[in-house]
Amino acid sequence: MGDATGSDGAAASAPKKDAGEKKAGKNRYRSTLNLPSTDFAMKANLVQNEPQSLKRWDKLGLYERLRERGESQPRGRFVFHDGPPYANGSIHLGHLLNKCLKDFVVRTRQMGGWDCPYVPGWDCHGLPIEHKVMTELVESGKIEKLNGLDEDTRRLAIRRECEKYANKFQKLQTQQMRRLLTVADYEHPYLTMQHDYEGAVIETLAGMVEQGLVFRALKPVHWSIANETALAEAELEYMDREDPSVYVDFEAMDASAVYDAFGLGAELTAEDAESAEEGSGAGLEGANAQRYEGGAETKEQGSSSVNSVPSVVSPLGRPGQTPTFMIWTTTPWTLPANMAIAVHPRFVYALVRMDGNVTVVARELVDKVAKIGGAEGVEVLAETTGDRLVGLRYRHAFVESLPAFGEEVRETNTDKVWTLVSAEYVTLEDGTGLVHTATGHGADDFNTGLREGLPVYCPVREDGTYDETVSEWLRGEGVFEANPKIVKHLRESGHLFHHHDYEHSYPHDWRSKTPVIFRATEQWFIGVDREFLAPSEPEDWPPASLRERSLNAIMLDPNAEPSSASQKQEIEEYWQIRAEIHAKSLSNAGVHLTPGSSSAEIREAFKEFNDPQFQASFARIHNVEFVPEWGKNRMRGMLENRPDWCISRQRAWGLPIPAFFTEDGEVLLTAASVRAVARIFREEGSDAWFKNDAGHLLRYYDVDADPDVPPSVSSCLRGDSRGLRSKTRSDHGTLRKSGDILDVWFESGSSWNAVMRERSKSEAHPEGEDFPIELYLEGSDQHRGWFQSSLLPGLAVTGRPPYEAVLTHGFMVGRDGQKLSKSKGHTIESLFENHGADVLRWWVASLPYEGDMKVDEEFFRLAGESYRKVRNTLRFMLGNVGGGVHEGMSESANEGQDSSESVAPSLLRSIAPTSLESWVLGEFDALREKVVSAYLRYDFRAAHAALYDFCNDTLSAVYLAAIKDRLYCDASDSERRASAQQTLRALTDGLCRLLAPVLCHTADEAYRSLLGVDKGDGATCVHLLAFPEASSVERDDAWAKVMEVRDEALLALERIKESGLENPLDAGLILPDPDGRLGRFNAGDLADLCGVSLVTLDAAGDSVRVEDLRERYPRCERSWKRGPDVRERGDGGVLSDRDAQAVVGV
RNA sequence: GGGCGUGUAGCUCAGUUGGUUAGAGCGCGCCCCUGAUAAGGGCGAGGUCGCAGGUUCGAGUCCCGCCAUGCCCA
Repeated sequence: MGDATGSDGAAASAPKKDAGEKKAGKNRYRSTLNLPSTDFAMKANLVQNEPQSLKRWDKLGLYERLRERGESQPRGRFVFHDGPPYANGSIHLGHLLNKCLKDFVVRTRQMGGWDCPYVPGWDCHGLPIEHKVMTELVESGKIEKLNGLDEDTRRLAIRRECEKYANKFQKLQTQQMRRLLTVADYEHPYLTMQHDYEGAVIETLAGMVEQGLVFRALKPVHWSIANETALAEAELEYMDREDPSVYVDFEAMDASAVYDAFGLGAELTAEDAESAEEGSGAGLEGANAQRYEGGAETKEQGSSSVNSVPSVVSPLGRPGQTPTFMIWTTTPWTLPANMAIAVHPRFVYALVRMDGNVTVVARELVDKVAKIGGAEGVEVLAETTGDRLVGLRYRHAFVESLPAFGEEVRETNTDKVWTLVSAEYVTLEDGTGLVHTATGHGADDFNTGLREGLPVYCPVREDGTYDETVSEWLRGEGVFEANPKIVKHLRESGHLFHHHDYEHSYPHDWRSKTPVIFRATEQWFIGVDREFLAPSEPEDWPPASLRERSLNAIMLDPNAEPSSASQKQEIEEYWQIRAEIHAKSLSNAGVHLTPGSSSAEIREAFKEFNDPQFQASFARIHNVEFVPEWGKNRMRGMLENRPDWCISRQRAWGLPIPAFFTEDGEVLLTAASVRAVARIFREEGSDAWFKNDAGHLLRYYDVDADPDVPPSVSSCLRGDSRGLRSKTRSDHGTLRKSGDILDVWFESGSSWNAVMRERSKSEAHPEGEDFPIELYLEGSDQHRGWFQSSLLPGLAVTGRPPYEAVLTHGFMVGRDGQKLSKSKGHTIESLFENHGADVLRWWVASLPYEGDMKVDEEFFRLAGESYRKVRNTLRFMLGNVGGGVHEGMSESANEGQDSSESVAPSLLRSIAPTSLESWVLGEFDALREKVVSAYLRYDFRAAHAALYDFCNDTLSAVYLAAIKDRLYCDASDSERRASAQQTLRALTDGLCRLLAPVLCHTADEAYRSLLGVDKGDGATCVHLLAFPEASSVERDDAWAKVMEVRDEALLALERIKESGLENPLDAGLILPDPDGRLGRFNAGDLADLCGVSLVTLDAAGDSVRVEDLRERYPRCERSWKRGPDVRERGDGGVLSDRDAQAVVGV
């Protein structure tokens, strides 16, 4: 190598000479040293080696071994429950994160002294799979054949394909998760399509039916007229389509109420009115009114803020004509079902004169509407905000009187029909700012209707034709055919302001390619506001709704000790609220609270308060813990606002809702009937629903013993009025089966019952040992998903939440902090190939998972580098611990099964408080405490950082550097060396255990290397061990001072480099020791710690001094240290006393 | 548009109840070692704490608004 380049000065020749010296020394004594040696390779080769570890653990039956040991775990059971991923496709980065975090939880609990079983699950039913299967059936042409079959057979055929599909991907994902080195009961996973699981879900439903929470009501869904079926979002295809765009005037019922709302003065005289009408379009001289020429670009209005105070008030007084409200729609066929008009409460609306009519339009849109309609004379008469319009009544354009609505399950308010209502989703982009609201034909409309108590009205039948409730001229007409008729009718009756054809993107049925409509259909719901008494609750308690219960359940226990300021405030508020609510009862009981009473006083007052209402409100608090804490607020917001839960879907791949209908349309769905079907599902699976008639499905149902059966259904079931033959199949067989299946969220939301209660039931624990569950851990999207879908059934059936704590993680985002694009996602396989599972796990452990996490290929590479540092530290220690297992290891540690004997106690007792060993073991104790506590509070990132820093700083930079000399140069049997080795062994053992939950391959590999087990030994495994115990070795209190002085020394050595003293081994240090504390330490230890040859202490010194030893002492050819005892020996070598003796010993 | 989050060195992140000169790792620069060597060690340079207001003796930290971005909803 070009070392001649630039080495032409006198300065360059000196180091050259030095290098020559070293070379000679190296050749002479190298073989007499104890240099590191280990079979633990520097190169991890994870891609090849991890699968071998996996095989070894499989052979060992690691999961089963852990379970066998479960009974004896000192801290009992930790109940953790896996949320089921969807059995579709390959796992991706989101799964990677989720599964690693779960594995960390399971493994840290396991090693922390708990028994932590982990049953992985898969969500198998549902539309994504069915949709995929249907697409394949369409592409292969097989669908034609299926369409010729009867519905049950058709569905069975589809279900068979879906099941195959789900099985395939469940298996694929299992392999990938195993490759991630996660430990789980993969031999016995739970699948939501397993028979027992299905039965348990239906039993959960039965529990909710029993509480009266399940009901049927109308709700609009996407509806394919061609196939007469409901469609899911995924089955829609958006295509362009031309529809009539109509602007329709609805006449106000009470003109003066409208003018009041616009703040207009008293009514005009007849004369005024006349002249006003004459002048329409021309405007009035001198009037302060804004004038618009039809279609002219008058933009002043349009550019002003929506929220500004209405500024234009017409001095005209009131026009003598009835104003109208103008709406816009592209689905005129929904007009017969118009129930209300929605306005935005904060938008400004204008009362305008437009082509002679007086109408209401959003101020921002006056221009646009006038232009579209080609209105010639436009004049704003007055303005007001939307909230002032709310409640105004109008006349329907062609419906004379309200139709007779069917019996609504929900409370409705027909007074609000044909009034203006408030809605936040109204926009100013299109239309008029007044939105035609048909509760039976739109999602927004439906929600508005729910809030306002409007009836859900849908006059459209399954085949897309109007039913008998509409105006005569529309009856039986198809909705799309009705469009022109309605337009014509509106025009003729003078309600049409404008009509043109309009091309827009419109949803179509993906199969028939025909346009879909929104149509209200009967769906099953779980009512979140229906009050009930949970099974275990005393009868004098007040009933409560799921909404109230769920909010209570996640609420903080007001008697708990607050751990943060926000908690303290929450508790404070709780007591204040209770004081208000119960003030009267308390006062009756002789307790008087003043408004200024502190929460402590209130709490005291409540102590002996026996009001059942109060007791209930307490008992329903379950203090579910959220990690991070804000998850609770998030969930609370959602629970406060969530609508009733629609649990029915019109699909094939799912669990049938076990409802039956009589010929008269009466429904049978009682707790007993549902349980009867559940029993069938347990025995035969849910396919039984499609293979059998009601007679078979209700085989276990005894109508006579069912108190809840509706009388009409009961008589139908009994077959005749004589009440005989009540249990015969043929009579049940006349019932029609429901065609709906359950929302898959209800299935996964029942897993606490179907898996955890079910699988942990025993004689000793009839209710299931694993319920309630201690922890759910999922992405933060599950606040709306699984956390809620589990919470509601849990509360309904058991009266308590299924979990005690909820831990959430965020999502992967790209480097730029933006959503990760699916296309460029790294495949899991490529990540395994390029990095190995341990590196991926190491990376996951480093993530701040509470929020969004940035991902980039480079980050995996960086994680790999950081992993390598840890690996090298382990390797160095393994290289220096000496001849494997037999040297000084206790027998118990040798067996690799004992948790507490990792550091030989005899050794520890002999360690002096001033020794390097005492320092490093003390540091290890601190690390152990830090890491274990971080693990147990799920702060894997803190554990990761602590472990990394310990390897690099405490070990690599300080301790290992300091003991190199004694390890290499001391005589093999020196006590000093043995002590260091024992310590190394303890540290390596401890480090392996602490690393094991994250680096499960590497930690095991290192541990096995430490014990020197051979490849054939499959039983030695770090994962069967516990975290290390503290060494609790005694440590001199001056160690902090020593490390402080060391820092100073390193700085001083750095500074001295400029003067040519570049190698610290050529230097000696004079350390200040005013209080004599350093004097307690061995000078050689201090020198090793600072990396120099000699240390002397100076009681009078006040700073570190460096001395150049190069002239004073020769350099030992073996240890390369300089010192007074270095001299030429008998063999001609220049050696220190220690080295001379060591050489003799060899 | 709403609810809940996030925004601190080039990068990834710590920053306890508001209190010295805002920390760490990576990367970068310079240097040492060549007996952990496709390793190891030392020193150093990097920040208007997203932007703009406010409260306070004092704000990365508390309040308000805005911008960017994520999840969920509309």
